[in-house]
Amino acid sequence: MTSALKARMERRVTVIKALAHPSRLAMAEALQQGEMCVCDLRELVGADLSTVSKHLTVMRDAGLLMMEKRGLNVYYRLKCPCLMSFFECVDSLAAQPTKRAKRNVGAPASK
Amino acid sequence: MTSALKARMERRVTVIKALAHPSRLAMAEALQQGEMCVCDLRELVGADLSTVSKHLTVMRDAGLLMMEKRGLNVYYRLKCPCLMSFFECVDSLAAQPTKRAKRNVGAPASK
DNA sequence: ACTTTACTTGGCCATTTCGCCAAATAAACT
DNA sequence: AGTTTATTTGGCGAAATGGCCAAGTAAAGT
Repeated sequence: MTSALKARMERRVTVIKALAHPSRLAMAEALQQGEMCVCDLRELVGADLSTVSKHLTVMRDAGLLMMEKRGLNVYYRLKCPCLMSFFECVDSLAAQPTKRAKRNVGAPASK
Repeated sequence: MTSALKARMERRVTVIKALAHPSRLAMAEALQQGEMCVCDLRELVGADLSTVSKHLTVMRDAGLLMMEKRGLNVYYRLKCPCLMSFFECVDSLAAQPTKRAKRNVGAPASK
C-alpha cells in the first residue's frame, strides 16, 4: 500500500471508527433531527455520563459533530447531513443475513 | 436505549466495523473496480497473507463481500455498489481538519 | 463566597482487535 | 501418491477500545 493511499485510508477510518459503536451510532442518528444536549443523549443511550461524554469526544475529534456551550448545557449537532444516505446503505447490508454464523458463540440472550 | 434500537444499531455496527480499518477500506475501494483474488489484494495492502485473509473474513461475515473459489484462487467481490456514495460522505468529513489534535501523539512518520 | 447542575478528564481494568507465525486444507500438476 | 500453489485457521502477545468511578472545571443560582 503506497503511503498516499494509506494516509487517505487512515483519514477515512477515523471517521468510520467514530460511528462504529452502538451508542455513537444511535446518537448520530438522533442528531439528524437537530441538536441535543449531553444529558438528552445520555438518556437516549442509557450509559454513564462520562461514557457518553467520551463517545461524543470521539465523534467530535473525527469531525462528525460540532459542540456549543449555552449556559450549563453543551449542545451537539451533526456537521454533515450526508449520514442519512450512508445509513441507508449500511442498513441494506445489515438487513441481509450474514453468510457465516459466528463460531463458538451461543446466542447472547442476556446482554 | 430500547432493546429494539440497540439491536438495530448493533447490526449497523457490524457492517461499519468491517470497514473501520485502513487495509479493509483499501480493499473495499479496490473491489469497486471488480473482483480480485486474495493474492492481488495482498499485494495491494502489503500485509501477511494470513492477515489479509482474516480481514476478508471480517468483511464477508459482515455481508460486504462475496467469495468464489475458482481453481486455486479465491475471488472476492463487493455485494453492494452503494459504498461509493458512502465513501464520498466519509471523505467530505475526512477532508476537514479535525477540531482537536490528538493529545500526546506525535506524527507517526514511520509505520 | 458557597452550592448546584452539567459536563469533561484521568485512571484503571476487562474485552476486543491486530498481526505475525506455524500448521491445516484444498485444488492442480507430475 | 507426492508436490506445489493459494488460501484459511489456530494461537499468542501487543496494542487499542470501552466502561465505570472519582476528581476536576465551569456557568448559574443563593
